[in-house]
Amino acid sequence: MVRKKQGDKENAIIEAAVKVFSQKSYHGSTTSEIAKEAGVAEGTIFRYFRTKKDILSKILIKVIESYAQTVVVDSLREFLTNYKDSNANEKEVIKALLRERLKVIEANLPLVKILFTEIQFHPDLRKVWVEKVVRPSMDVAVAYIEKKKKEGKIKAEVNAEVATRSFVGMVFFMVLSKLMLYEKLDLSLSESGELDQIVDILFEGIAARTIKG
Amino acid sequence: MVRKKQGDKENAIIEAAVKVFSQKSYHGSTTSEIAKEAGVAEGTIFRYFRTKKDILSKILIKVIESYAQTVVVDSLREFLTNYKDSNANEKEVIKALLRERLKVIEANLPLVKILFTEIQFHPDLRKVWVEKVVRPSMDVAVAYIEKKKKEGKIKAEVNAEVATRSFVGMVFFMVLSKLMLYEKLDLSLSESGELDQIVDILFEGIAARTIKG
Amino acid sequence: MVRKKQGDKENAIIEAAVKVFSQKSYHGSTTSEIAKEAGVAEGTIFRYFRTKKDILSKILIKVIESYAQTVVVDSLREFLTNYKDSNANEKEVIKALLRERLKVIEANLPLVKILFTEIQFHPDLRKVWVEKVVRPSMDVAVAYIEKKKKEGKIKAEVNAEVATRSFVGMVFFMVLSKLMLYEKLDLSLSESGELDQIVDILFEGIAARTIKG
Amino acid sequence: MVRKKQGDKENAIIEAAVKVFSQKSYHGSTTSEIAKEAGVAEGTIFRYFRTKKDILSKILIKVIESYAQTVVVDSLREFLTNYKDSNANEKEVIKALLRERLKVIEANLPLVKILFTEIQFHPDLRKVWVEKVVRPSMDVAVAYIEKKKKEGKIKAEVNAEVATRSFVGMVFFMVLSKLMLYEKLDLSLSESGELDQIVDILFEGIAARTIKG
DNA sequence: GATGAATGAGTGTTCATTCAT
DNA sequence: GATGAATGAACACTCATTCAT
Repeated sequence: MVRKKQGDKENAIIEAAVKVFSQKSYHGSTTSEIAKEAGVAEGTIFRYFRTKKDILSKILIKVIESYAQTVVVDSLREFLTNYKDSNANEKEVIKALLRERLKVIEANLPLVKILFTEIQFHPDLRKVWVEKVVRPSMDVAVAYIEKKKKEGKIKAEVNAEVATRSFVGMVFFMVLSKLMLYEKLDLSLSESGELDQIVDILFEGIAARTIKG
Repeated sequence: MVRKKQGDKENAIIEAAVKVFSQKSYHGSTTSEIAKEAGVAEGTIFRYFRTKKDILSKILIKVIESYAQTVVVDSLREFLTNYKDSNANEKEVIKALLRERLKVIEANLPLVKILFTEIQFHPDLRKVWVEKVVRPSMDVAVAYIEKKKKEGKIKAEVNAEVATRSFVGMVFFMVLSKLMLYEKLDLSLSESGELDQIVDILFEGIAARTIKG
Repeated sequence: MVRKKQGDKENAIIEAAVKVFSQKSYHGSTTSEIAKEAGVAEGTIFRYFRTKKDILSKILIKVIESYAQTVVVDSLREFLTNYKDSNANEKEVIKALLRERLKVIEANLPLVKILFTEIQFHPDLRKVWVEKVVRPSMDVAVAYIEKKKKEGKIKAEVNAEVATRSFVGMVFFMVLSKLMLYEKLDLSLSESGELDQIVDILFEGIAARTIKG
Repeated sequence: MVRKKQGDKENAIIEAAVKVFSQKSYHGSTTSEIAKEAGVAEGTIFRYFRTKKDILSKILIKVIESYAQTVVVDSLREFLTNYKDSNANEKEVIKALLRERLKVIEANLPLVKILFTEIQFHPDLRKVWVEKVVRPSMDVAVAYIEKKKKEGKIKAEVNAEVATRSFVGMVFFMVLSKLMLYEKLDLSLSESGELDQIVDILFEGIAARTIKG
């Protein structure tokens, strides 16, 4: 029922839809709920979006494009930049990268929830996500790891794809756990020590260094 | 459309619902679709389940109880049993455990998908899941890790909860990736080398052992 | 609001739709009006008809098929049969034919109204009408007239198609006038003297026979 | 989408509405379609017409008044005028009259279509049509025929009303057939030989003059 | 017990009409 | 005057649920 300042109806609807979709899922939400939440009449929604599905698509395309930009293009640059600070080692680079990335995720938690839920049920949107974000990200990550393997910083026997997916899984699940267990993300992930611990595990594992090596 | 043998209607409905829910989400599915898939009349559904929601609840309660049994109770026993084969080291125990666990997951992929999707939107079911599975599992895992820390097999500085969640995250995401990227899980996860690699990363990390140690 | 005996819901809906469509036109009618008129719930309509348009199509296809049978096939037979009563002259045959045809039209006036109104706006239905009724009827009529021309009963200079259309137009317009002017067709067309007069005009015209011949 | 010259908005809207109504029927048309067709904003329509129905009313009232003038008043004068060319016989007068009338109809085919369609569903408009056009026209026609009967030019037994309606029906149906069968009226009716044939049938009928008379 | 026809509240969507600019 | 964004009642259609058979 929040009155938005004029001209921004489309945004108000998008924001309302993000909120409602993330709470009730796409199919569990009603255009009338979205309208109420956006503070507009139900008919107004259809001046901005042809169908309900169109709202979802526009939301997800937006996220995907924003991710495609920040994750793929920008993180590449970041890698290279940090590289120049050559005394920062790989772990520190990854930690910094992760911290920054989690800030974005934290700021858009409902969007992330919608993304991971709805992508399962809308193959058209999943396709875009995979092509624009998953594959390019994986390429960047794999290239990075391969380079580090050549530099002797990462074990030669590590499979770059598996390592990448493991890392993303750790992070993703951390976010998911907090999201589902604590309902609200009171403890800021990006500032939690957990983040550092995850990267430590990724790099050094949990096993004690026995004298066996 | 599958005709079930007499008396098994409830099961036929459950199986049909699992299939349909996993493909279209709970709210995206229709009781008429479920009936058709189960080979029963729509009305029949409501002789076995008071409401549509009740089908979902019964499905998830079943999964949860099965998991509560196998994961929490049985895996504890397994830990202790393997323990006796004392020449099997920790990594091997975990790998065996994981392999066995993934077999179960693979056999119930649609159920897992429903679980992780719907639990977000049904707080009542989420509560049961967390209390019956998540917390007890975490307790077992943490206890195991703490013991191993005392035995000097796992680094003292490792946080048991974080390590557990990291591991679950790696595995969960592996499953998820295959599920979403390749649509069908042709490559058996439980037999893939990826599984071993994940456990290796968990225990030893990806970083090359420099002479720093 | 008329309660129909069980099993006949589809017919009740068709009848209700015929009534409502004929009073308000297809686009001016509401499925809820039709439901009310048929004495069923609105949802029931859609158990029998996929869409609102489907009701119209089924109605018109029914009329068209019934006309195709009675007008085209049966009237041909009637022509030939009456022919055998060879002392009945052409005018009497046509009058009898027309009288019988008008009875059918009178019994289905709302249907006729729907037919002539909606066929203008639904090209798919118009196509069926023209192909199944208009063209075959015209063929029969033209063949009849041509034969009569050869027999010296009809003027050689008469164009068969024009004559047919003129006759149909006279009759059609008579029906239309009564329909629109008197709202209800209290005076039975099929029994009115007007019918005979029309056929007289068709055959002998209105001009007085001057001695010019 | 046609931009109209300033000041002519009302006419632009009327013309657009005539086009759209004739293609989709009154209830099947949208004010937004009319606005687009007229090249004005949707709101503008409602500066010139209180309601959508008001557009239809104004269109039909216009037609009706124009017909009332041309058909009733002017054709009467024409009859009398032609009368003076006393060597033109009745058939020639009617043919000339019809030719001229059909030119008007051809130039306003969409209007005619709207008139005959919508008049069925709008009793208020039908009333005006009948009172201003149908009845007065009928009166003129009947008076003419009665006079011709007295002059011995038309058979005494002809019913003037029936004859008039028959004639109008022939013409009306000729127009309708072309309209519906050939979609576009490529062949000009007013110049087609069909017109003469119709008048010939009206006056002399189709029956061959046997020696029986 | 099993059925599936029937229901009607509820859904996404349309559209004539209003009104601030 | 003209606009077109905004409205919300009304629409065609869906679906979980009931119940007579």
